[in-house]
Amino acid sequence: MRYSEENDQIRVRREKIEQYRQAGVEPYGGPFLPRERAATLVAEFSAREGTRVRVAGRLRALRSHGKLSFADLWDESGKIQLLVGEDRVGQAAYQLWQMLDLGDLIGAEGRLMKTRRGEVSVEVQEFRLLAKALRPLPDKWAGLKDVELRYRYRYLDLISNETSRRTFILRSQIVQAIRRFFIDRGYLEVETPVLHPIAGGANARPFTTYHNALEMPLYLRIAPELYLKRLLVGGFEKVFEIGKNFRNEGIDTRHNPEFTALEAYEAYGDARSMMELTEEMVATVARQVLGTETVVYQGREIVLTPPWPRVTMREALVRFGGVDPEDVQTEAGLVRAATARGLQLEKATYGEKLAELFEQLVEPWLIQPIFITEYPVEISPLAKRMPDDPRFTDRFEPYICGQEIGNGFSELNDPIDQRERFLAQAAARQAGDEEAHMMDEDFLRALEYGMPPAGGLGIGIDRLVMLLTDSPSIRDVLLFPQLRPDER
RNA sequence: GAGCCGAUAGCUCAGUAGGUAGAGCAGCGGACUUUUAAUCCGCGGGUCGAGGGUUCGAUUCCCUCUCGGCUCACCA
Repeated sequence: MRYSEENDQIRVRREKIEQYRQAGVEPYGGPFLPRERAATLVAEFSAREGTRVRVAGRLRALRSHGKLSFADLWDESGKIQLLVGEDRVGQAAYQLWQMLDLGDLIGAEGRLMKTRRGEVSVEVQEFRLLAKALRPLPDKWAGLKDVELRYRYRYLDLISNETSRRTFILRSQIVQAIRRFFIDRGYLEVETPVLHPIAGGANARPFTTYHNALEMPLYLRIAPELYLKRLLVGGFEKVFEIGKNFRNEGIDTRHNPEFTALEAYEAYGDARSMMELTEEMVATVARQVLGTETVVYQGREIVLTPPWPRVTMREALVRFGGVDPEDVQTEAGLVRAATARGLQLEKATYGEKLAELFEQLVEPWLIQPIFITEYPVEISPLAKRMPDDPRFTDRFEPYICGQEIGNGFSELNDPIDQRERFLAQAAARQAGDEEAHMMDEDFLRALEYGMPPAGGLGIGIDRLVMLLTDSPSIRDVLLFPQLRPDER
């Protein structure tokens, strides 16, 4: 798996470094500015033909014909061919040229021309070694297929696999489009702490760390929610944050211990205004980045165009799970429905059982975008209750391809109810639920000054990127996914 | 955390019914002034993931471990 430290190819390249230095050539030279992009020169050939151009990049292919050589030079934009002749650069320089290896980074200057076969090329007059590559690159044509190597040595993946390169370029464009979407709507982008004295805002186990000077333990945030809502108290009316959350949980195709989340809050809004924002945002981002609101994910066509249907969790159980409308209203009914399907409900209360049955029976069917609404209060400790039924909260989760891609609700701004919710969470914690929320007196104090009614939204950026780039694993959209160190 | 699958040259892979392994590309030497995965001739390169066991002999069979993938459980 690991490159051996001493193989023949590395040895030869090390020796060449010495030879270059003896010839007065610095093998790690530079700078090399100004320079032009390969793809631009190819695209603008007719206007640039015959002019002197400078390019820099990595040698990916060499075709030597004795005293004339061709090479493919790749930069971020793409490829351009170099034509290097002994008669054009001189004997001494040509000898140095012949010492170059695949993977070396070089700069070249010369006349832009077309070869007999019609390939746009730089007829090199001067070239400079900018960085000698000691290790051989993955095979140009077979590429780098081993997924472990692709994750562990992402730079090689980016060199070798165009689809990987494209995914991460798209990811950048997606995040940029999201940012623009919110800023265009008058949202203020903010940054709140990652180091939390109390880890709040989500049900999750945190990572712990320690601050030496303060002599106190700190948590890496599991969500920015409680800080963002303090900003609503402070008078900012529309805020959003894009940043990393950290959850001390398992790793699989949909989870990485650190992941990127978007959270947005709108004062005087509610769950409905946030649902509209969500569907509009996702469709807009897709349109701007991919040029379409219809995407294909793992062979299935997904139409992101708003509006997305809104179905309560109970309705969804009836409609998608085939559960009797009477049964979804009571705990006994839920148990009956589960038993009839050979399922067992392990949770304690009506609300928890409802969510449990929903996950088992309904989630896999939610392929096209849909909002599931009215979540049980037990599992929604920061959401406002439905005015007509205190068992439920005015909360929603957008589902696409059977996956939750986010979470939003009318924010609970009643400090007395919020304190009771925290107390219930504290009791669950006491009973051994390590993911239950911690009591946050400082946050309650903020609510006691008055927080405007508000809608809040959280979106898992990585999962959205997976959807928009047709990536089956979260690791495909993380440049450096979490791996165990390679001790082999 | 559990189950299943995988790890052979720098890369991509084949193979050994147990007798220490091959190909293509890459590399090295040579020929070659318009190639496009250039071509032609020749040549090296592997502790077959690690450790232990069985065996005259293990890359191959057995056990343990490491790393990775997938599925499940938990979660976004």
